Amino acid sequence: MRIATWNINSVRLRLPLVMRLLDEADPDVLCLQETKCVDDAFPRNAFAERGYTHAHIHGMKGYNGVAILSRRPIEGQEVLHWCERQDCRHGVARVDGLEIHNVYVPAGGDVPDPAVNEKFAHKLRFLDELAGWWPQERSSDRPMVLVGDLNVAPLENDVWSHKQMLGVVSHTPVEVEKLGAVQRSIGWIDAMRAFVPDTEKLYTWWSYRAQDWAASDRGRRLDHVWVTPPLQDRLRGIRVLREARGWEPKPSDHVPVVLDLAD
DNA sequence: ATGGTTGCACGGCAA
Repeated sequence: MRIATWNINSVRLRLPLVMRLLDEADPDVLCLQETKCVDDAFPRNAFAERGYTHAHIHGMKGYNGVAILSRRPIEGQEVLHWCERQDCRHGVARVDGLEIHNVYVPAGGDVPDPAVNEKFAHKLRFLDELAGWWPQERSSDRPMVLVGDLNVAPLENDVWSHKQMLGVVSHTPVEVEKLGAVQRSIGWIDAMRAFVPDTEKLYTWWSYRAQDWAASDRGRRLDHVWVTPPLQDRLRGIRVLREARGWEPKPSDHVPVVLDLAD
């Protein structure tokens, strides 16, 4: 079973690039974040024509939005809400007995102080609620995959400069600690770091603001793939499609991550 | 130190 995740930053604008990913990576399941469109406007047919006839789509106008497209049947689906909002950040689909969570954590704005920046306060609260929910509602015995844009780069080599990023939203100690609490809550395994050692730089996002993203290479690992312990022995590989950051026209600022699990 | 870009939707916000 192959599962891909990608923050697509408008699924309609970038539909040709998504089709290219389907061609090149050939996933069984594709999880998208930041689809930025209401469900009626989602380009379902383009996916169905390629065999992705099963879909769990949960979007809103202009912002956020998550979608799970699958060529294997979706056996059950669910939408989760956090922070008393309905802002389309968490979809769940069960495929082949696996529970797949597709998550888009709030970015958190620019100022890493919850007292003056409501967006950062929202991000921290969102992570707190996730950390509390897992052990209450799910057992670590359940085979689950969590993918998505978690908007936190937790490890030193998940950013281009640990020292220079310590005060920058996405790598501040308070966020890293709260993401760690989510991960520890039911023992999620970081599948990307199971294949790439912590000593090696690993990024999934490069800002649009760099003159030359590849030359400066000031990336961050904001996108993640986690699995629960029952899936550990089924991990077969992870691929980060760095080259997709250069796909023309109009690349996303995030790149896809592809997980292979033994069936 | 600051400003740099993009998307949605058509002004200004979010990232």
